[in-house]
Amino acid sequence: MFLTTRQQASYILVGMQRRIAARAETARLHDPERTRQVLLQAAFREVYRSGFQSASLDTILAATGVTKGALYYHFGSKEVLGHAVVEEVIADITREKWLRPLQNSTDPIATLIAIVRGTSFRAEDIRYGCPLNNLAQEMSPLDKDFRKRLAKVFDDWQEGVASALMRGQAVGMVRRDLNAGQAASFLIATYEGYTSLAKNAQDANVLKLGVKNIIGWLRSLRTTNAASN
Amino acid sequence: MFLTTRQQASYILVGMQRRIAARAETARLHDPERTRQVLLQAAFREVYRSGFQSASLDTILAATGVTKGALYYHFGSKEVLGHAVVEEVIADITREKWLRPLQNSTDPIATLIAIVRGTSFRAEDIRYGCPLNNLAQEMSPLDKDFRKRLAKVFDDWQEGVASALMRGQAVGMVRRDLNAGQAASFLIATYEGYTSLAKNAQDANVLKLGVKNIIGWLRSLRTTNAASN
Amino acid sequence: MFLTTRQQASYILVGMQRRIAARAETARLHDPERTRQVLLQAAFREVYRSGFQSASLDTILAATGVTKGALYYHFGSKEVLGHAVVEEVIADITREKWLRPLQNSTDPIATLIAIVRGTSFRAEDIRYGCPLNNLAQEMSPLDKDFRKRLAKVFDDWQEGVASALMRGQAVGMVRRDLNAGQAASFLIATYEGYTSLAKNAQDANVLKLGVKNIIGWLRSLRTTNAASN
Amino acid sequence: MFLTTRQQASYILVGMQRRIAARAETARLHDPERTRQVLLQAAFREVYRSGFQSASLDTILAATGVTKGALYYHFGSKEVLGHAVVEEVIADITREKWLRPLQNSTDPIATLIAIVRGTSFRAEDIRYGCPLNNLAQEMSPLDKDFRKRLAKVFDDWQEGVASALMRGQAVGMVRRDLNAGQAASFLIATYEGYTSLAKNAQDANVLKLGVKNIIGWLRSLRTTNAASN
DNA sequence: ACGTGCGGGACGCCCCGTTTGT
DNA sequence: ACAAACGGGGCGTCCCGCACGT
Repeated sequence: MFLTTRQQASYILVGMQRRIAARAETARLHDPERTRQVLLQAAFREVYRSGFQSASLDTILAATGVTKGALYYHFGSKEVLGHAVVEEVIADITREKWLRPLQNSTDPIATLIAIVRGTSFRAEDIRYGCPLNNLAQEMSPLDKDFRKRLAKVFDDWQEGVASALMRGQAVGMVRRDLNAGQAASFLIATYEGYTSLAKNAQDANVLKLGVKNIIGWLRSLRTTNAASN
Repeated sequence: MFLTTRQQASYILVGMQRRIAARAETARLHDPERTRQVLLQAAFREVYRSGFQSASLDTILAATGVTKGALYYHFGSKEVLGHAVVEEVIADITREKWLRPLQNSTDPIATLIAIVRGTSFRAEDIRYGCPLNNLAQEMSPLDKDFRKRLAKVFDDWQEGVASALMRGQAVGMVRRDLNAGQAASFLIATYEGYTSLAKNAQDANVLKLGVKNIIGWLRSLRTTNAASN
Repeated sequence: MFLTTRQQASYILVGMQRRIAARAETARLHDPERTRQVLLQAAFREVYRSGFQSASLDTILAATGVTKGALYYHFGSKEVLGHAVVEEVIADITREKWLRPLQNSTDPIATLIAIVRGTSFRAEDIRYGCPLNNLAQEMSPLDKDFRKRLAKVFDDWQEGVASALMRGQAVGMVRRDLNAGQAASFLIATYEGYTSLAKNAQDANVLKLGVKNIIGWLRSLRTTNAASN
Repeated sequence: MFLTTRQQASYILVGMQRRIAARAETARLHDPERTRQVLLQAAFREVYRSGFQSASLDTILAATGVTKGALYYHFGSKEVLGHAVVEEVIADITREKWLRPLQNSTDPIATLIAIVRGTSFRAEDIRYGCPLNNLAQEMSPLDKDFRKRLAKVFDDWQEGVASALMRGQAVGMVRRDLNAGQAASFLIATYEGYTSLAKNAQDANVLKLGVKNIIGWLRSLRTTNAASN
């Protein structure tokens, strides 16, 4: 879902590589904000792959060339680093992929279909699944602070979809006999559910089938006289 | 889903407590099969709560009163213990809650509705979610041996639902214009998706809404002249 | 030195293989003495390769198919097993290779030269060196009971060489201006010294050179009118 | 041999004790090089007494008051620590006792005799033998990295003796009909051989006799008109 | 303010030599 | 003679602070 477009993933990696390279050339000039971002991206990557609890700070450090002291200067603890990953990296991905397109959209159904259709089927994305859901499944039951931040991302997500649908209803493009909130919730649940199944089966076809079903369902939300997509 | 009935969960805990108590009284009589089961149940519980990687063998040992040597005797490593949890405990729960009822069923839709309706809304079950899905999300990308075993549970589950639906089609109770395999897959994805959302939101109402939607969808699979449920 | 002849080493291995094979065929017939011998040989091998402290009882057990209980029935502890290896296996090898030939010898110098010349240069024997010396270097400082048993093997060895030389002196074949005890001691020290150097260099040529030097020295012990060898 | 002078051994121990005491007084100021040296000396001592495989990191830690984190910071593993013991402590001892005196010597035979005569007969040194040889006998067959480092020490040792003898030959103090390399090898083999025998017998007299024999042999290497020593 | 070097301990899992109940 | 259980270490890794430069 967050991995919906390959550009995104590429962007992350390219950006990181560039930063590390830059770092290697320019020695260590004091650029606190950049150090912070480098750490955040590396932390996101490590957490995405290993989960938060099993993520190793040493791995993050080794990937960035930053020292332990610097990490603890910017983030007081592993937990704080994890929170920042949620609030900055993961929330940002969700915004870029879902909320922004929907905000500017005049046809929410078409936009949602486009977003869902843009789901990445890259092997790595299938393998590791959805970073938001991964972290939520792992940490929500264990840490209230994590849960709060993760729940906010989910809520914003659902809220963004729901209000787009409502705007669609207002202009007559979306069926009025629809609880927008419930529909948004269903969309997210099904989307995450198929992502999980595909991850476990390690099979992109599972996700492709899911996407097809979801798109079919999205189409059924249009008013009958609306243009098909 | 596995947490479908509170009886099940209670049974496990009660059983375990009883065994520990018995153990404390009767000193250590050689009962390898019981020792094995005690370890498996405690391991299931610890893995369910903390995830596999963060599960601590020492915690399991402390919870059971079993010694390190005994654990090492029955399970050669943490990984082997984890595999056994999947193959014996988790697979067993799935069988009891889904496959057995479906096998003896003459009305698969009614049975599926009953199963879904039986979903547990206990706070703890909401909090920790589905043990099968938890473990799959955590370990599938990291360990092929885990993935194989978890995929088998998922496959059996899906297969059990699909073949029940097909039997329903054969006797005219289920709509013939239905791909049974895809329907089973959709059911599982949506069920797991809602379970995840509820876990993140820590809110039983999310799951209740999901169950309602799923039941509605299940009803729509009946042939029109079939009795409603 | 003990590894002086390849027959010996082969004998051990062949014997062991045969026993294991026999064991596999005949199921486990109760033959306590054979079980004891099988354990002794496997223990010798494992101790020879890993040292006593690092030798694993489980490895010995796995190599023999014997159970732990049986081992503890025959040998009350790892230490006792080690003692038996010294007293039975290692002492026996020394007797066969050095003492028996010397006892029946009419020309001790010739016999000693033959023994030394028979030194094995097999890669494995170079690699692991002399089992008696290995064990003595490891255990003598740590365990008095080991030391006593190992010292006895060394003493018997030295005594055997010395008394052979004295018999040679009595019949005029060996120079009378020779302290037989000191000569025996020198022989053993130099022999073990070269074996150690070769083991460390992992180079058979080091040992070959040593053997050549030792043989030269042995020849110098003859009375001038004695036949050369 | 490395244990040739009691001063050396005493120095080590005294130095260590002093450091620990100092440490206790002065709290823990960051002095990484000292920490490293403290660990190396304690590791040397523990390995000398117990062998490498049986050496316990916890024992080393307890002896030094250093924590596991500090050890892990300086040495990434037990193996790396062992390698450093060989390359720094043991190689250093060899250099101090054999190579440096020989380098500055104008009369190599006299210097070698002095070195050999300086052999320590302290009970502890007899008991535990030669640290270089101990480690080589234990680890050479098992670990290539150890062997490489140990072989280098042996090679430097032999090379140092051989080139000193050759310089003696050049100035006419040492018999020209002598293969210097073989003579060095013989010296080392015999020296180590007697050290081993003495260790097994736990008897300083064995070593004293060996030293006497070796000195006699060294004298025989002089040219006949050279001054005796 | 920003960053670093060094060190601190608590666990983590595994393996080992032994004993107990049958 | 054996299966089962015992419990003490073994090494490695982890997350985290001090005390100090710049």
